[in-house]
Amino acid sequence: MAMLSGDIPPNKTIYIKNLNEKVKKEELKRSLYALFSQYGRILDIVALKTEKLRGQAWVVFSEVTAASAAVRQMQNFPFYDKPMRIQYAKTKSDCIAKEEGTYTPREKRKKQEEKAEKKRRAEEAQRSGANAPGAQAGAFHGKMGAQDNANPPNNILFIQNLPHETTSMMLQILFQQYPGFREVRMIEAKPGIAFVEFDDDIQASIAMQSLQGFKITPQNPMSIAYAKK
DNA sequence: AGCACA
Repeated sequence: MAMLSGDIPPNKTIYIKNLNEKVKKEELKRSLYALFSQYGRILDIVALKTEKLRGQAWVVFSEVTAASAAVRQMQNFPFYDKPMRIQYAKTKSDCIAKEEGTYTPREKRKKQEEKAEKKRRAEEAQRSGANAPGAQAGAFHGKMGAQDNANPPNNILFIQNLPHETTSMMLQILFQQYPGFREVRMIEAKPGIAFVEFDDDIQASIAMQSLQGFKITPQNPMSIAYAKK
């Protein structure tokens, strides 16, 4: 019996195809990180723009369960106007093999790489965990008391502490997962902030709770408040 | 459609 997703056994790495080929590699990786870090810790994202490999990407999770959730829940998710097609990767990612100590370099590289790898490991240890939506509420405000001077609930959210590379498309991809999403507005002259509009305040508040503290990059937990009316 | 590790 053929399975729907192709008969590929579970893997910590997911293989995504039908990606929009116009998106630049760095933005693509950042958006994939933003979208998939909901499911678990991401160890690596590989995307190449070569003739053979454009339109595809590999997202490496630290746990198979995260990969499974991502395959199921993000199947056909509209990403830069194209539905993502997601499968498990056919082979183990190098970074997983390295973690397991079973990595054997393919022809070409040698000693110089090993040094680079040690550096990687050191960096890897620094990295924080998965984006657990809601779990890091207040990470930016520090104290819960910061809610005191919050604006009353309304249908427009005010987002702060975004990395400067954030695009409105990246935010759309994140926020459009929540019902009632209308649009993202960013201001050229003011990097790091954005407004996200929903149909009503209930829907806005659900998105706020879910994405509060969400990290587009590991260093930038976003801070979400109701906009001033 | 296409399974990589710059």
